[in-house]
Amino acid sequence: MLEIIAIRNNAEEIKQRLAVKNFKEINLIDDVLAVDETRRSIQTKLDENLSKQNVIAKEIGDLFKQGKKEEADKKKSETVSLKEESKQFETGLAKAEEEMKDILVRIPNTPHKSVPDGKTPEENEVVKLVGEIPALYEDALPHWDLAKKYDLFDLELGVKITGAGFPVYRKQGAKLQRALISFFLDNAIEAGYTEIIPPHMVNEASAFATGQLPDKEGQMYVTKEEGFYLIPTAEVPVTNIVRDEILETLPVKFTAYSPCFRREAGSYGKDVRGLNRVHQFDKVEIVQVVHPDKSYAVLEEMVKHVESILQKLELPYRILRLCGGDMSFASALTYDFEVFSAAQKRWLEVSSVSNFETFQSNRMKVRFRDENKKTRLAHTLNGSALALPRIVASLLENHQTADGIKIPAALQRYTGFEKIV
RNA sequence: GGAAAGAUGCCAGAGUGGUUGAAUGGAACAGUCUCGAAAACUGUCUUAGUCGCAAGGCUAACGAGGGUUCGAAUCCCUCUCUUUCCGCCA
Repeated sequence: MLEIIAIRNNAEEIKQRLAVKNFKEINLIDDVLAVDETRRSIQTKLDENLSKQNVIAKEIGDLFKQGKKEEADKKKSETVSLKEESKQFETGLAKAEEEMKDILVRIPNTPHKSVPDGKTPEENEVVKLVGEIPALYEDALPHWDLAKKYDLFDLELGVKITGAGFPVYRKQGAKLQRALISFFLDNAIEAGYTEIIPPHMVNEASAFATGQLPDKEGQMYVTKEEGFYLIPTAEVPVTNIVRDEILETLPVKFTAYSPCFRREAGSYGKDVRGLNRVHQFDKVEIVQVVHPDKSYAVLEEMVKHVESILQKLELPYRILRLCGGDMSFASALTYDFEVFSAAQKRWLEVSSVSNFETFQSNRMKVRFRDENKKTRLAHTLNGSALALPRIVASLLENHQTADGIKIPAALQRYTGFEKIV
């Protein structure tokens, strides 16, 4: 949610920047300004009225103390019209506030100046490409076939137990999951993040705070009785740790492993084969809450962190700076990481690292005290480090040999084996 | 699922209709003292909206939402949550 004060001060600039995101409803900016105007004028009138009422109440109190009952009773009548008026103002104010919020939640975050124009993923900017695409042997297999060959995971069995997109991992496949989670967490801890194990369901307030609600309601699973949402990413519970807080020390750095649940209705074909897209997957997330002056330096730091992991896994990867049209609603700048999946011969997204500036913190009221002891909104950032399924897909495909799948050296002490056979 | 108690500032904890935005203690911060530190002493110390160039003014908030009243942290209603006990269970 953009700050109303920022819109008030920079309406034109904000409109221009939203155009980069291909935001169509630019008129919402003027709408929200108009409502804000109304809101403030009502607020002023209401405050004046209440002030008058307070004065009279105090006078009546004094009269009673002096024993002047008749005079006090007489004064009571003076408040009648004030009270009625105040009631109307209060109703009007509540309505204006609600309207304002309704509009604000529909306006996306403004993109950073470095965000390229563009509407489709094809227009994302490739900022870096590292590693070589391995030359696979002749009968190299895509990961879903490798899974069968080595009995690593079973999607059909998941269908029986739950439904499509719920893989069952087995044997070395299961151990590999556990190894990757520990490996990712240890890397994050090494980089100064505090490990968290969060709840895997959140309430409505938390889902709203990080921006999953109201617009992405359909992407989440929800429990029938309580109305709890199964988390689509650990970002939601972890970022909500600092909701409504005034933080004494920055930065706050959290990392968390969690399963992630996504409904993702409406995808078909080769894009969803194997582990390319599933409804439940594992992910290690990193989250930072930082001083506004530092957030872009921190974003680069987080990018470096993700890079270092991919390098240790010996996977070819590229980094994309997302164009305006491909960015998420809440982000000001996003880097996507893709690894090359050698047998499928395509790039798979494995991480997304974003700076949200004050977009989330404004909703969540995450503040800190600045140099002048004034409270200010902090900047929030997060990134996947990393999401497992596509890493596994790429790991299996890229490192396959005629007599087994090699485990990267850095990962071997976690798996306990050097090769999947 | 049954029963009881409770929800006040960063924390503890007073306060049951009229200078209570809120006593007192602790923590924290600044200063005095000290070579330095501790102790002691002094001071500061909620957040948000709104008006104002500013100083500052006004308003709101004592779990949430309603109600009674000239006036509510204090009275009434509803809801939420917490704690304890019983039951069930990992």
